[in-house]
Amino acid sequence: MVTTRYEQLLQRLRGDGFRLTPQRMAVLRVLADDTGHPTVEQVYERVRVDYPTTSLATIYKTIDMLKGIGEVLELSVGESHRYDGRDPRPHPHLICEDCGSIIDLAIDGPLGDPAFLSAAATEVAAARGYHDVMPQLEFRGRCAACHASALAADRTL
Amino acid sequence: MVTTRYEQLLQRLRGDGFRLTPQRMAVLRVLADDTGHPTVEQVYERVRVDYPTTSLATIYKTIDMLKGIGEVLELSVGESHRYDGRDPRPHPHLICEDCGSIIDLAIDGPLGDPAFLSAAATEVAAARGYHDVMPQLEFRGRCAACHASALAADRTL
DNA sequence: GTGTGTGCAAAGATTTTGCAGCGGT
DNA sequence: ACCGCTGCAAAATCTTTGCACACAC
Repeated sequence: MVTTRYEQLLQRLRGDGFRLTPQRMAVLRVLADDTGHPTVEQVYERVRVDYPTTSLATIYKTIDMLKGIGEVLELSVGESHRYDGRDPRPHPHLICEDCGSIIDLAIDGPLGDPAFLSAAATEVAAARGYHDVMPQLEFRGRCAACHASALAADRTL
Repeated sequence: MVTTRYEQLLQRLRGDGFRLTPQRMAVLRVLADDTGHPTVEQVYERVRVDYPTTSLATIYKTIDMLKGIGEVLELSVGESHRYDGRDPRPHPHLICEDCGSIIDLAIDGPLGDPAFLSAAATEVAAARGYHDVMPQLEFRGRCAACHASALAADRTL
């Protein structure tokens, strides 16, 4: 039986005693479906398609709640915050710091193995007395398109 | 011959044709010395001890410049940005998301080896056509002190 | 002397908060 | 019916920007 990520989130919230309002469910649907690592503003816009009265504050509150229970990852690119609600397990990201695009990486070797990273996190946590430690691996640079336009801009100067 | 990080930064800026104003040098000194991963505000306060007329905007501009040339790492903890100017090479950080403390980690195995992480970054960059890709490995959790006070707060409820 | 960097103050962007009323359980 | 959640608008942050002047080169 296949359980979608959306259903998984619904169950988690029900189990933890959170109320399932239409606004919340809409936010869950966006975060569960969107592979593009949306900003708060983007989630807001998509939720408003179905629920036009929803406020930005509600989006913030809902995402904060999901972050708090570990179902959504927050990534920072420059000044903007981006969210990954599709896979809460540790996986590497490839980030373009110019255009802000984020790609979920599947790479070979130990770095691509969630178990390996989690083991390292557990070890570090034990050694330092930390709790609930999650590993986060990011590769930050400039995508092909942004690199090309940066070069073009240079020539113009 | 021992070259301090501060002198290293001075040379880099001179070589790249940046002007060495007293304000800039003060910012460099703070970033080169401070092991505590300061915020912009903290850099500001420390610079103002010696140069009381320095403005916040100048701190922002200087740090942006240093980020741009890869001599300072930016880390996000919650809403606040923190800076590491002591070692621009990729090294793992242990972050407490409650109190915002950041520890530079020296760990065993491939994850603690800058060369290994850099090699992975180079590989990813080649595979995806990205440029100037830097790896960033973080372990995010809750330090012993914050964990203890979170438990205490729970009991109070 | 030239042009970059600085300081100030204002604007812009992002996120949080207070509170009255609605609605999920 | 209760209490958590929502929506609105205002407030609090945080960061950037425009411009005139200063000073590093």
